[in-house]
Amino acid sequence: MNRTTACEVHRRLLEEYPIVDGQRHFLEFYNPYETLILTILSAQTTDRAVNAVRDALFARYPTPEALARAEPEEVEPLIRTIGFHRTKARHIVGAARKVVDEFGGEVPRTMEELLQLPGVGRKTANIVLSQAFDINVGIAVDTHVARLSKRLGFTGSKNPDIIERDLVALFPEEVWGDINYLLIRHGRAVCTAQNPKHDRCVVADLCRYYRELRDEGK
DNA sequence: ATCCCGAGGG
DNA sequence: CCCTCTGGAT
Repeated sequence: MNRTTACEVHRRLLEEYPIVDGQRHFLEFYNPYETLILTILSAQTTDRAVNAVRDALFARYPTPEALARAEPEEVEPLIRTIGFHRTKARHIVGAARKVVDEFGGEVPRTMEELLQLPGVGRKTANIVLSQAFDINVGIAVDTHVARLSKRLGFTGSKNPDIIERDLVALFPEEVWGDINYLLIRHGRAVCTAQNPKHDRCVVADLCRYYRELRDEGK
């Protein structure tokens, strides 16, 4: 895929899923603290499951200071339904404590600092930087981004590191955050893993996967 | 059965 | 490199 076509994909998806007030939030994030916690919780889980526990969690722990004072054992039952709840309870409490103790109660704004927080790896850090601060140091390749990148023809690889390299080379830096958001958004709604909805896809005519399906007479 | 915005530890 | 952590939706 060339840059011109990639740019057209970006334009059409942006029209389909408008970004209001610069908010690329498909979970209903409100601030850096909530973005950090919800992104940690989102690992290997659906946004629906995370949204289901969001209100109760932040009603009880509205700030990093409140969560830092909690014990993981008392946070666990609040997030029981999202999976990996024992590990994640430890992670978010540990992250809150580190934010309070070492970063003055503010969620850090650099990759290096974010990676020091428990439960935060490169993907989570990328997403927090992009969504909370509009700082785009790379492109977080989750399963949605990987699937759409392969189908549309942004990349030929299924290795996340190579996919990120291809995407970073294909798109100008100022739209990296957009691309992250838009591919995930489109992947959830239309370009699903099973039974993708080609008839509702605004980039079907640019899609390598769709073209191959038609060439095979399907 | 498979998948979901992975990270940490061996 | 591997394995474990975990529940809900489809």
